[in-house]
Amino acid sequence: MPSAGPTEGISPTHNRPNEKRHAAEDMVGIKRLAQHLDISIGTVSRALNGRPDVNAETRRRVLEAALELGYAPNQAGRSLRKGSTGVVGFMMQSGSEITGDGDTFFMSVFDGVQAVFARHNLDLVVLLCSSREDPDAYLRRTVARGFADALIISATRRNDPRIDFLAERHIPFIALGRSQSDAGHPWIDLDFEGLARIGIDRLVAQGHRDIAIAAPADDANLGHIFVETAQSTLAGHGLPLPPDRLLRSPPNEAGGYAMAQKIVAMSDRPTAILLVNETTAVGFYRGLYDAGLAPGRDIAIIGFRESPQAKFLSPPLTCFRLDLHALGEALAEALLATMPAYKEQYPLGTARRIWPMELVEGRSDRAQ
Amino acid sequence: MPSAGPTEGISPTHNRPNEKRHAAEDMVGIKRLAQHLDISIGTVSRALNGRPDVNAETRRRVLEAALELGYAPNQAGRSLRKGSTGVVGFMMQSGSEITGDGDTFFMSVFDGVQAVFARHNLDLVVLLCSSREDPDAYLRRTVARGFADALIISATRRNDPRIDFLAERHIPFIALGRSQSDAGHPWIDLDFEGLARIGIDRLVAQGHRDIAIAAPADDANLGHIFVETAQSTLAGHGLPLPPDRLLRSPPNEAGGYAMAQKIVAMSDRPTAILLVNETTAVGFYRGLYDAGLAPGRDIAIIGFRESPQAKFLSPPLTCFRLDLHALGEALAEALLATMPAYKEQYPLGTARRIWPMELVEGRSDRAQ
DNA sequence: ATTTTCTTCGTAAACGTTTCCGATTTCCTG
DNA sequence: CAGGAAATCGGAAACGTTTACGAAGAAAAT
Repeated sequence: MPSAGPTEGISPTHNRPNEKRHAAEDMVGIKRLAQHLDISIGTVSRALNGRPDVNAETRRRVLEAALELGYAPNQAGRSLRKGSTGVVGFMMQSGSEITGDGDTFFMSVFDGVQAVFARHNLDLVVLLCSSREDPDAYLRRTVARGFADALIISATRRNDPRIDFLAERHIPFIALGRSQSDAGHPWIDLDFEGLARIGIDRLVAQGHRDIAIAAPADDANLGHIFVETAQSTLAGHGLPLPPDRLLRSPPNEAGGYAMAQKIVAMSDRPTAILLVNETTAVGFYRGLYDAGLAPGRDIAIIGFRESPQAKFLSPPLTCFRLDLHALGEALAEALLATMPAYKEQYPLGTARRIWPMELVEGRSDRAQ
Repeated sequence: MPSAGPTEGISPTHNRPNEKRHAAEDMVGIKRLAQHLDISIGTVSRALNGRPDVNAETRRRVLEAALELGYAPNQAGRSLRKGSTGVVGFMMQSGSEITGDGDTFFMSVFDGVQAVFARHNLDLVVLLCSSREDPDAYLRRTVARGFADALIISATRRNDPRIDFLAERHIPFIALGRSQSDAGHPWIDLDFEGLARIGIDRLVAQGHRDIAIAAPADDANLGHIFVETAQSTLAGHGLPLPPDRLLRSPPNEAGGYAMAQKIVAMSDRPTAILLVNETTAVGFYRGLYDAGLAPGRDIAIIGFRESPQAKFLSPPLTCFRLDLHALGEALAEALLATMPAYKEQYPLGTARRIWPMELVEGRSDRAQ
């Protein structure tokens, strides 16, 4: 849109005698490597790519020289010719994350993904859509440019146009998070049903009859799943879920604080609460303390997820543990299974998995 | 709502059943766009790139058709020809971050960077070096492939080979964090001198005479700077820094907890502590509470940085605030100033900036 | 000894884009 | 109206890589 700088008028630096094309004139390409070895570039390429029709001794020399000269194939040339980039993009939005504590969450997932990709010379890059750009437009732009061979999308919304777009274009992709949009695509999602069921069951088993639940305020899909399961689980115990027991909050500390304030102000407080938003527990604790109430004693709390700070809350938070590294690995493998070049190695079919969680006992869900 | 579906009314009789080519056979390239408009591809390219020598009406038609067909220039072809990619990489390590709470820290910085890049059609991608790969090797590989035009490197070590490598190769880059390695390169770093000076001065002004400091345990450069400044500031007040008052910890909650335990066990405890590692405060608080001590009352605490949870600690943490969005913008602008294509627009010279922090008063550094 | 097969390598054509260089037309100037 | 400048466009050559194809020689088979 910023149609080219008009500084083109008179450029005094137009005739530089030793202007060597690009800034990186000393980049060593396959050409240099070939003439250094005095063989053709075709042979060099075949040697590097492990083609069978190249002499063993020649291959050895090529590999050695490549290492010595620090040669690595140019990304643009290679992917232009091959039609694939060897890059997989993980798309994230700047502001909203799947949970509040994006840091350790995504870092662990990334690490798992990379562990698998490393075996196939695939590279993972993170594509982050800025807060000023529409996620759908960002995705279309990225895809049209042919930047990556495949995509992992996160923060899936209940109705997510990205899914239809990618499926329509036959771009290999996998979603971290379910969606109403169903294109027969692979996805992996956290077990929010399990969370709701186990959490409610546990609180009921401890004698609670007035249980509140706290779900995200936005359009994320997990909210609906969580709420519905919690509701039906409560119903299974013959318990209702009155409207004022269903709280909504943004997935951060401030949201938790606000919720605590709301509960504190109630004339008849619930005796327990199940939080699905991450890091809300931190604010929730604080909100209780500020009102002179104590988590665990005055109101039982089960939170999500076992974050680094969970065990440093007072009392330690009872919450759910996820193996995020393994989740990343599963994500990568399921994605590879949809990519033509790797299908045979990962004959898995399209994955639709619910990723399990494990309850970690703290002391926030029972009186001390 | 993918704008304008694939209503290919134009060339319906293109039935090539077994024309395979690439997976994305229906990608619309400049060629298709050109023959759809019945003009040459050269003209289409010039029109899209804002070249002056193209008729206004022609340009309008081209832009319209490009939008309609969802055309976006192929990344590989474009960067192969231009010798530049339009992509800037932000390199991060999987495990170690500049601070413990990488999430909100980097997300804010990214958003600032992107705000500037968006004005120049530059894209930011995050390159994360997995925990299994050597950062220096990863960088070399990435550079050799010509993946990005410029780089932002973070988590700079005290002695960082990446800096010499990039400078030697004339790759435009900027470092987030100082280093002993000086290649006359641009960098921006947080004001750890200011943090040490203001923190110590404040604690001394409140009457403390026995002040401990807590620095990171790793090779990060900030540790040295922080420790030296703290030491000299203390000396300026005529106060020593005995070896047992200099604590080291990993930058996370557990590290803070361990430090608290160590301090609690001391026969003569310091009366105040200045923490430079992020999120250590959370664990530190907990460590004190577990020993029956209260932050602020029994030991004064000044922490770093004003993270989302800082104000939800009890008592709220006195700490330092950073404008990370602006830091990202500064980072981007300083980087652009080193890139040949943007030099004239950002005539800044090579930046070496210390990014200021502002003290936020909590109640953790004085008795209630 | 002749043919066949196998091994190894060089040649050249793509991939999609930008941009230099002319060619053609239009417009202005004298 | 001649002539030149300006406007507008098409043609074609790159960019670095992979790979189909074929050539040349060596080895094997007849």
